[in-house]
Amino acid sequence: MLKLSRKTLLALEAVIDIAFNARPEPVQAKEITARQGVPQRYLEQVMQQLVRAGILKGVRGPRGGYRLAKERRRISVGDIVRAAETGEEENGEDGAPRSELGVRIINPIIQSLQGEIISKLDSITVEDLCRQARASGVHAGERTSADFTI
Amino acid sequence: MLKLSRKTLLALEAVIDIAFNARPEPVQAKEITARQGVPQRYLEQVMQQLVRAGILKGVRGPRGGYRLAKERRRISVGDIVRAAETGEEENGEDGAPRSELGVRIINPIIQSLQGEIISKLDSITVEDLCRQARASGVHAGERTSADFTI
DNA sequence: ACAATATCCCAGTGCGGAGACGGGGTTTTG
DNA sequence: CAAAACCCCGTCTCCGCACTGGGATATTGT
Repeated sequence: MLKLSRKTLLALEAVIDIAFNARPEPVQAKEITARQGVPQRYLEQVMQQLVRAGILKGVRGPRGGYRLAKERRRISVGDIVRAAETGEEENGEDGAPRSELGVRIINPIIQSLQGEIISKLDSITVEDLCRQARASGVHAGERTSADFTI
Repeated sequence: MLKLSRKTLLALEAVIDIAFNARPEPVQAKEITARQGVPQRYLEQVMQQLVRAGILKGVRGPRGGYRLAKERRRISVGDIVRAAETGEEENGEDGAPRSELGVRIINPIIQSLQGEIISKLDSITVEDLCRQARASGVHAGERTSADFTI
């Protein structure tokens, strides 16, 4: 029904992760793959799409990683979803060959519903999500504690 | 984003078609495939799902076909979508393996959004769509006119 | 009774895309 | 200069969706 691909979910988690575990140094891909159970190589591709979309900024070299390309409040969930889903094209032929009923009745309804969804996603910013995460007591930087267990 | 499979679109068109072109005799599958450009054999499967879901009623034998199993106002778009999408399983593992952020923040948002969509789809009945079609001047029974062309 | 017509049922096939893998290239730090 | 990270691109493998096929069952008309 509301189908968000795994890639999109990953993108969302990654961006929020970076925003939430904000430090002076950038966040590395392997930290994220550690927190989620994802192949590093696959996550990198997703990160690339986010970089090209102007959501993340990649920092190369040792001690490199990713950081947000703009303020938390200026990144919406819709932005991330769109970024993750570009490159997953549509042929232009959307779905059915279409009878008159399809074109005149069904299409408009789906279109308007889709519009509602998008504007809803656009109204949620990463800042909102961070505040929410902090409020519901998600503990940040589970990595820092792991650093000192021998 | 809002992904409705071709099968679901077909189901919607078929049900509205039957409701809109209502006559004493049931509507046959081949009439529907004529109005839309779909293989008959494929449409039959979709019709079966709708029959099993209690939305359509199949009438066998010559002069048979399909009719609505209940009143137009008691069938919602949500019913049809659900009927068309059952049998298109989910493994139980929904999408990502999930970090804490995924489970506590992202999942709830998607869930509530999904709920909104469903309740929106449930609030639209086939009767609404028929009224709308008549209002926007979709000409009914394009078959009846074809009946008399030689 | 029998043939024709249409729905029912239970599969099998093929293509395309998402997820995942791997080989390298480029930039930065020490 | 070597190590560590990001960057880039081609390829492979499953799996779901759209589609097809062979019959079984019910109903109508003659």
